[in-house]
Formats: sequence, C-alpha cells, structure tokens
Amino acid sequence: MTNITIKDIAQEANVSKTTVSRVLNDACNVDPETRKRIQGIIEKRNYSPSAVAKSLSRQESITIGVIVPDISNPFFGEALKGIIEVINNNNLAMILCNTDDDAEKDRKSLEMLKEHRVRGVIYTPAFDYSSKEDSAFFKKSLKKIVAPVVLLDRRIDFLRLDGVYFDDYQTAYDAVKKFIEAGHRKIAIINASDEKSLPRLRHQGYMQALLDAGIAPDERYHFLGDYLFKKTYEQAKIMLAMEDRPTAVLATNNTTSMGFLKALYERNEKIPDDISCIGFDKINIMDIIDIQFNYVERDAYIAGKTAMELLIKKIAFPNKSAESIFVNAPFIIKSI
Amino acid sequence: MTNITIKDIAQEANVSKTTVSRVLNDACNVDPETRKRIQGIIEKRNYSPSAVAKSLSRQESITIGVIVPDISNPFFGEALKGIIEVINNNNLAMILCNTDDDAEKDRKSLEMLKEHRVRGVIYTPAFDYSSKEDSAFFKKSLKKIVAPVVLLDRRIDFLRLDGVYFDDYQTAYDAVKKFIEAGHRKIAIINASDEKSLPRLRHQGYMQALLDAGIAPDERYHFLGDYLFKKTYEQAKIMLAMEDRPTAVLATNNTTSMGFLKALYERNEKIPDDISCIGFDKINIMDIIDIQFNYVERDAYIAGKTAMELLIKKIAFPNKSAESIFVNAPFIIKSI
DNA sequence: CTGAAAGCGCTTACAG
DNA sequence: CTGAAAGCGCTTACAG
Repeated sequence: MTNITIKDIAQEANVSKTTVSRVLNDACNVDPETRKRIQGIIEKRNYSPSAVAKSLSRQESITIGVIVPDISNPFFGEALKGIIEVINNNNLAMILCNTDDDAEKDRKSLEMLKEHRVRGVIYTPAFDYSSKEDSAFFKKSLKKIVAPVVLLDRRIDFLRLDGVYFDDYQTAYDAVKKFIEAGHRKIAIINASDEKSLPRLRHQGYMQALLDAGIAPDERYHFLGDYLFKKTYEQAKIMLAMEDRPTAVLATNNTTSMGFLKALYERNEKIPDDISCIGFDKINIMDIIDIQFNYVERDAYIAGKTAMELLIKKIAFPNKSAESIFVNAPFIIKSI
Repeated sequence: MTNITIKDIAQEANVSKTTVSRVLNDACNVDPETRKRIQGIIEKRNYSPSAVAKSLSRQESITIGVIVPDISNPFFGEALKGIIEVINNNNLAMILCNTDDDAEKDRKSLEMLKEHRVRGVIYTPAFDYSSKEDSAFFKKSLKKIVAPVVLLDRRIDFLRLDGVYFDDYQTAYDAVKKFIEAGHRKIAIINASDEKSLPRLRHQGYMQALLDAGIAPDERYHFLGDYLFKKTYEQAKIMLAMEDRPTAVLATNNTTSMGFLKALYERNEKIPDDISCIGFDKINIMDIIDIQFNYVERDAYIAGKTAMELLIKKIAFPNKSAESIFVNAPFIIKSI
C-alpha cells in the first residue's frame, strides 16, 4: 500500500520519467497523443506527485509558515481566514504554528519553519525582543529563515521587515480623545506591559491624548494586564473597586474587554450607565444583542489578506525594500 | 544566501555525512569528542537540517493535515488549539486547510494533503457524501490518502473511519425534552439540511423527543438554515413573524444562535422573556454579561485534542480497528 | 518531441 | 566508531 511514483507511471506508459514530469508540469513540448495517454494512466492509477520530492528537487517549497500567538482568539481566526484565502489562490500550503505568547514556542516555531524550508512567513511574534539578549537570540533564529517574513499586527522595531499593522498609537490617542470630548477626565487603560512595542504604543497614545488635553495622567489608572482573560479580569476588579475610580476605560483587546465586562457585570453594573468603555476589536454578539459596546473595528481578515498579499509580492521580488502597511480601523461608537 | 547542508557540515568537520546524520539524530554510536565537535560546528554555522529531504529519504513526513470548514468559527479555533497542542508535543507540524463548506475546496484540500504525504489527517468534511455519485468521487479522493484519517465532529456513514464526535442525536433529544418539561409544546428547530448526517441526526433527535412526549411534530416549525449567519437570521425572522409562532427554539450551532438572536433583538424581544432558546455551543461573552442564554457546551478544545491523540494512536498502530469517541456535552441552562 | 543522467539533501543498510 | 554508496521521487540542463 505504498505510494505510486513517477517511475510507475513512466513504465506503464513506456516513456521516460522526464516525459511524465513534463505532463505533470504542463510543459508544452510533449506529443499530444502521448500526453493524453499519460494523463489517462495518471488518472486511472490515482497518482499524485509528491510535493516533498518536488520541493527537494526544485529547491523551493510550496509552503508558507504562519505563526500566531492564539489561534482560538477570533481576531487571529479572522486573520487566518484572510491569509488562507490568498494562499489557496496561489496554490500554496500553510503550515500553522501557535505560540501561546510563549518565547520558547516562538523560537521553536521559527526553527520548525526553517526546517520545512517554507517559502515565506507571516509572523505575529510572541515577543518584540527589545532587550539586548533577546534581540541577539532572536536575530539568530530569524536569520536562519532564508525566506521573506511579513509581520502581522506586532512590530519588531530593530529589524526592517515588511509588515501589516493597525495604527496602535493613533487609535489609543483617538479613543482617549473621544472620552475627553464626551466629558470624561478620569480615564483608565487596561493594557499589557510596556515592555512590548504594541502595548507601549497604545500606552503612549493614551498618555499623549491626556497631555494634549491638559489632563495629568494618573498612574493609578494605568492597569497592567496581558491581553488574556484572567489577568485583565482581576485588574478590572481592582479598578472598579477603587475609591476614586475612573469613569471611562480603554480596553486594549477583545479579551481584555471581556475581562473588564465580567468584573463590571459581577458588580451588577453596566456599560455605559455605570462606566464608559471603548474596546479594541469587536465582539461579535455585542452588536446583535445591542449592548452599547463601543469598539475599534480592526478588520483582521483584511489585515491577514493584506499581509499574505505582501508576502506574495516579496516572494516574487525578494529585493523589494521593506514596507509597512497600515490598515484602517474605524471606531464604532454606540454611547460614550 | 543558500541553505547550508549536511555536506557543508561534514566537510568542515572532516567527517562523512553519515556521521553528521548520526549526530543530528542522536544515534549512540558516535565518538563523544567527534559529536561535540560536530555539534559545535552545527551551532556555529546555524545549520538546521531540511525536513523536506528528511521526509523524502525516510519515506515518511512529519506533517499532519487538518481540514476544517470555517477557521474563523471559534468552535474550530478551539478545536485547532487542542489539535496543535498534541501536534507540538509529538514534534509534528500542521498543514491547515479551510473549506468554507465547499465540496470543491474539500476535494482540493484532500488532494493537497495527499501530495504533501502527510502522516495523518484530522478531517471535518464539508460534505457527508451520502449521494451515490458523491460517495464514489469522495472515496476516490480519500483513498489516495494513504495515511490514517480521524473525523472530527462530522460523520461519514459509509466508511469505517476513526472519529471524535458529540452525540448529536441525543443532545437534540435532551434539549427538546427540557423544553417539554418546562411546559413548551410549540418547539422549533433551526437546523441545516437533512442531506448531511450531522443535521439529520439533530433533526431525528428533535423529532423523537416530540413523539416520545406525544406531541405531533409540526413541519412549520422545522427551519432550514445552513449553520451560517445570514440564512439562519432570515429563517429566524420568518419564524418570529409567524401567526402561531413557537415558544421555544433549538438553534443548532453558535452561528445559528447568533442569527436567531439578531432577528429576535431586532423585534425588541428578548430571551427568555419572549421566547425560549437552547443553542448548540457557547458564545463566550454571554455568560459574562449574564444574558440568560442556554446552551450545550460542546468543548471543541477537548474534541480536537482527543481527535489528535486518536490519530497519534492510529499512526502508531495502523491496524487498530476504527473507533468512535463521543465527547460529553453538558447543558448549561440559565432559564428556560 | 524524447530520454539518460545528474542532482536536490537527507537516511540507511552494509562493510570495515 | 566511521564511511562509501545507494536510494527516496522528483526536476532540469543537455544531447539528440
């Protein structure tokens, strides 16, 4: 029950492997009769050529590596949908890695993709590798990958890579500005640690908007989560129990919004009556059941699709200089 | 900027490729000194062996193929998380395909996985291929795959394959029973077409529960969606506008629940006050904002993990007879 | 239009 | 403990 090979087909057709190969690859220089005969045999024997052997001999695989931190987060689910669509249209295959935002899994994934000699990589790094040791270590891992890399959603500052992002600084800035315009002064942010560039940008945007409005940022209103449910929920609980608590909250991703909402509803409080909120990312059901949930609609599908298209371009033109594409992310404001 | 090969390492270390290969594969019969020296060179040169070449020479790849119908549905997001965890633990890689429930993409995915000579496949078929032509066609596609296949969530009746499922018949039966016990008599189901085995089982369970309670099933309460948002929303709109409309609704997946809820809320009606509902699958935010949404908690993460573990077992023991594993799915009832 | 031969980068009996 | 050689299943100049 072993696989049929090109040799079997060649023998049965009384031709050389070269000729069969030509038929497989739609080369023009094959006698039409012969071609038809060979195709018949391929069909009859249910033969499909080995992508593995093809990759080896061509010195070029047809797989794209994709690394995401959390495949069960709908944001990445949507992104993957965009990515896979472009992959299919280009007759490529996707090798998927999930890192759980863990540096070790991140490294392993990079290594694995390297071993698979992927044609290119779409990469949402678990880290931004901004510390010296990290960056040296990371550069080494990444250097191994000969193929082009397109970053998705998260930057790596010290490398000039292609990437598709949302404007995190500006979005946070604009969100806070909206709060201020609506009369809020005590504005909190539930964010991840500033050590990574994505939360850092969001924090900076938040700060600047306050400063520009002449409001002194209150460090007590700066909450450190990790973009995961458990910790952001706990931070939100602390926040909501404060004596002098904020009147508006910027939740910096979908999971953070959920953590916040859980803490809020547990106190029998509601948005927007008891506190104002703007979240990054939509939460599907919210619009449907008309909870007044304000959010920034970051279209991950478009981002993923754009990233993959950029990668295709980069594969075609490896010397193309690195570019960063920013995807527009409109605010959906119900009641602030 | 080409890849370093085993030959380069061998030359630099003044040994044969065989010896380097032994070091790479942790074979015991290598002089410790030599081993250390070779490892040093591998490290220094940043060499990583080609999985492609390895697969070809070993006649055995280290990739697992996974086919899902909708990667952006959290159900499959969770399932993939379970699958990928087991894949990582076994040092395998995942090739992911998304079919959008389209038969042609389904076929293409199978073909692609075959070409990649995957070690095994986790498969949620777009079809159940119950018609004669379909099944012949499908058997041919599937026969090409020499590797073991484990079905996930959706059965294919005419083939004895391993699989991990939820008990769709029983769940639908129990849900309807709960409605009846709560006093409902006019009970609707929003389901997909009976042509596929999964919705068929659900419909059968629904029917039987009614019959067992002495209630004559009312065909007007049987709504045909497709497990996607748009159509189920439209079906729900029709249902809610009926003269003699049902008092309870069984929504047969998460997206169907959303379609139903949208139609309901658009009428300024609510669950459970205006109509009762039980949905298949949780919708994350619902518990948090304490909407009284009843559901069957199908743990896709566990299902995915179980399926992948079964596949590992099948890869290890190819002659193992096919087994079906059913994952328990408890009801979460808030108010019926 | 066709084929023999070398090569892609590994592994694996086999011999020493 | 080590290596030469054949082989995995394709592709690709090259020659005819």
